[in-house]
Amino acid sequence: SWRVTHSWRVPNAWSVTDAPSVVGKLRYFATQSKDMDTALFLENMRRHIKLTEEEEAVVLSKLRPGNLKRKEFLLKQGQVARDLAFVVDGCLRAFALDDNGFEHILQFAPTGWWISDMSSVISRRESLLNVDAIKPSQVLLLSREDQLTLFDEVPRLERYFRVLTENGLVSSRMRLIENLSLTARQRYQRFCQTYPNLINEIPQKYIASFIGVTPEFLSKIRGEKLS
Amino acid sequence: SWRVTHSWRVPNAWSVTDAPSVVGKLRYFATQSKDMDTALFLENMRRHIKLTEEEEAVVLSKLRPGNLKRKEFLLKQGQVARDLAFVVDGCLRAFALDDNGFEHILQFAPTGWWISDMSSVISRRESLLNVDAIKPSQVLLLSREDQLTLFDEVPRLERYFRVLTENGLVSSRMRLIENLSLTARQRYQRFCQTYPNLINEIPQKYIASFIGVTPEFLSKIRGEKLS
DNA sequence: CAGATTTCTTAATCTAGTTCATCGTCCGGG
DNA sequence: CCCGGACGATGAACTAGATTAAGAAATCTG
Repeated sequence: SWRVTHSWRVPNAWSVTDAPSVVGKLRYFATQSKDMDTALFLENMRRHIKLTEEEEAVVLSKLRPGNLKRKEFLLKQGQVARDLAFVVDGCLRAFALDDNGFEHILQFAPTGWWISDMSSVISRRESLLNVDAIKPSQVLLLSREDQLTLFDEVPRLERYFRVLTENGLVSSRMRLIENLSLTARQRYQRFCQTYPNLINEIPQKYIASFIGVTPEFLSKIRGEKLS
Repeated sequence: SWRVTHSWRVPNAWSVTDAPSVVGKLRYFATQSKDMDTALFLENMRRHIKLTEEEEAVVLSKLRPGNLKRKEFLLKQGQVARDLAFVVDGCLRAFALDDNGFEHILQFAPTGWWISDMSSVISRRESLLNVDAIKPSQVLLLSREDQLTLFDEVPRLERYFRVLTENGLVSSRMRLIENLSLTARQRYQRFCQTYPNLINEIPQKYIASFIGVTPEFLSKIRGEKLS
């Protein structure tokens, strides 16, 4: 059974380990790695808005790098989410736990995606979602506070996040429609089309949780397809 | 049965009737009515952002009033949605049709709410959603084109719509969680809590469609509660 | 007001998906 | 290298909710 052993309210907040401050050669690698991180982020942002170099520097100055081990949490329900996370490498997931302790995955965030509990970030209320790493991951964190400051300092940035939020809204709606109108089989097919990379990358039970069926039933579906 | 008689691709675009241009006393009422409309809208906008009078005037200049009869469509699937609609009076709904011709309601928009198919508006692709009036309604329309123009002319306005989009995202997520993790009974309870006004205002079958069950089953659920 | 149409209720039957239990397999850590 | 714990497959019993059908209320229309 994939029922989760409970006791979920965990008092201390962010489990993101601070970037290690080491010296010499390791330091060099760390720096290089951070440059690569921000390069991926900049490329992503430039696809939506054009900023001056100074403005980009201001934005970058607010991003804090972080590393996550497999199954390490970025956010646990009951906390107030303060940060948005841009995934530089790896894959995270956001999921809710229901009254019976079952997980329901709302979003996967592979490389190049933002993830967080927007609901909690915006309302500053306790999050209903958990976010953890499916595989070892690197992220760039931006606190809501810094984000709002940036909106004043670099007004065009507001557009970037508006677009991201709009896209999030679109895909969230899309999933709702599909959950209401498609059968489990169809939802699985759709998942295979939409995230062809993820299928062999992540455990099957996560996919089951995402499309809203039990792992047993997904296994049965997959069995049918082969015959 | 509430299966919908099909033939859904309808070529001509917006079924919003233009504001009638009449004279004399009727004209007076129409004008007064429009003032009241924009008053409600301004109140709503002022809750989020402060604009100068000039800026507010610019925004208002882009809003086109419209009237909808019961069951009249604001948007049919297959069209590209161009307008956002602010509901001044009445109640609209957004729904998708699945392959079997069943309706799935994604959103109700009573007085004071915005409604549209954001997905279509943003991507400029054919809408998957239909939007129609549950009861005779008055709306204020804002085209995406005008909206984007306004974002340049009145930059603070971007924040207003960002917040609205964020809120939409939050409630869309909320619904997804609830659809994945709650039973039909619990979803109905939740609906009663969330939209107490709507319960007696709109036909029951729409509520069934919103919470994702058949009208027959909702009827059964309601029967249980009384005993 | 009568007739037509849409909406709501009730009940019998059916099914997609769950639950529970068992077994083989695949890893990752000591 | 082995061992313990997760992961996936399979099957039998079960249930929430769908489907179908038919009648009762309510609502629209002239």
